[in-house]
Amino acid sequence: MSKTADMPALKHAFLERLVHYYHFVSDRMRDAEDGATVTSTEIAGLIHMDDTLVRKDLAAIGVRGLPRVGFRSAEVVDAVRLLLGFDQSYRSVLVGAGRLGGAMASYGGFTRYGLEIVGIFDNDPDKVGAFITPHRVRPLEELTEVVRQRQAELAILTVPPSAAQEAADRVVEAGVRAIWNFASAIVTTPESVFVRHEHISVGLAELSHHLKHSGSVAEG
Amino acid sequence: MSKTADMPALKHAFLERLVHYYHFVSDRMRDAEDGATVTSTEIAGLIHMDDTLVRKDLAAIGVRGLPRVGFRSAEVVDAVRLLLGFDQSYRSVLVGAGRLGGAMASYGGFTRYGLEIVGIFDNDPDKVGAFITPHRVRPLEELTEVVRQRQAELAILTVPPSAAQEAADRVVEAGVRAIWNFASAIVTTPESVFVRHEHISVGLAELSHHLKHSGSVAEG
DNA sequence: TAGATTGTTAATCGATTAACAATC
DNA sequence: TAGATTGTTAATCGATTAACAATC
Repeated sequence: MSKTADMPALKHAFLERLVHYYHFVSDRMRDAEDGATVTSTEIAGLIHMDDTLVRKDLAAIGVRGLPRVGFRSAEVVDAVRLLLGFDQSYRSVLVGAGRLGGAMASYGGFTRYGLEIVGIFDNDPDKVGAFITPHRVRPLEELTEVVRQRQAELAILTVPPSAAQEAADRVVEAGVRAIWNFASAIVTTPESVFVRHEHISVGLAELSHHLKHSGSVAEG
Repeated sequence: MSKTADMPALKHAFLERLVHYYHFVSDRMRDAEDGATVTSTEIAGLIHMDDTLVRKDLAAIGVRGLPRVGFRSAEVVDAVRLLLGFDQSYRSVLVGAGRLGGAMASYGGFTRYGLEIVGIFDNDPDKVGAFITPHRVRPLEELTEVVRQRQAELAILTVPPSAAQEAADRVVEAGVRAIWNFASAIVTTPESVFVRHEHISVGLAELSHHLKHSGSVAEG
């Protein structure tokens, strides 16, 4: 019933599961026929999770299954794409043309998720003017102009930690609504700007913790 | 009481909070005196969370506070470092010398977490021999030798999706105990090998979802 | 001492799982 | 039909929060 009613901040774990479903089902569809279906058990097997949860999740995003058959793959994929916003195109500016910035700028995979980079900026004169695939690195002074002209909604920050807050301030002032922060520094922004902080150290913590503590421990 | 007794797979959310504490407290310590303390409320303020949870978490990793004073910053930082394994050094090999691989190889921040890259590999003859900061890119054939000689425990995969499974197979065969997978493809490994899949698309999903659905919605 | 903060138990909340009826 | 799978309610589990006594 609820549809997309009010939609408060969806829980991270839920979104993560949806992304998993999306990848699993869309991968499967590649070498399958048009009306292909997938069962909740098949999806659940992927991540060692309970199939009931898969059905709950799919029900939550409005996908109805067919008893004895499963779920239409195309329907699953479309529903997730719609909910996550992968069906729309988002223009974004990238600040920080270092190695990571360059890697992200030239990574082609974002288009699959509707992300389009419309400008790359750096305040290092040595970098300004360089070409990164289809873009020329511009000076930060041109940021506001580009954000307004191209109506960019998102900013990707790939600057050093020390430059993160200033970069955040500038993109906020320029008018973006969300920030994808790859700098390993927490930035503060007005409430209205959504920040996703991609901290590499969380992943590393999990690995490091595992390596340290798995030595002689028997597997459950 | 439990100490570090059996220590099963710690919950992701818990580890993530610990990493937050670690960064917040160690940042604060930089411009503070030696015996500096921090209260659970101060830590909690950082992420808009309940201070009780902070105290629970710290108690769980064996840090005892001082009523009326708070927690000794150094003690907090040390306990987290110890639990997460940041106090130890882990040797790792990096497979895939593309842009992302290069960015990671030359990123100096990992040492803070005890990660040391001891070799970079690629099967593209055009890349083999190139220098990435202190390393020369080696052919994949040399992988096993390096892993054994340097006793590398971790492999970082920054290869294209299509090459991910093969790369995983090779590093597993060479003897690593964990994989940090940046390829946007799920890889399967023996149970004994721990895999952390860093899927960029989860972060993107959260942002994309926000951008799509936050238009006219009033903030809670 | 009075007051601030910890530590811990109990209460709540939400997410996951189990059970099973509904359905094609 | 018989059987497989969905959909949903109820039960469980675990994580978070509230309350408050213990403590320096």
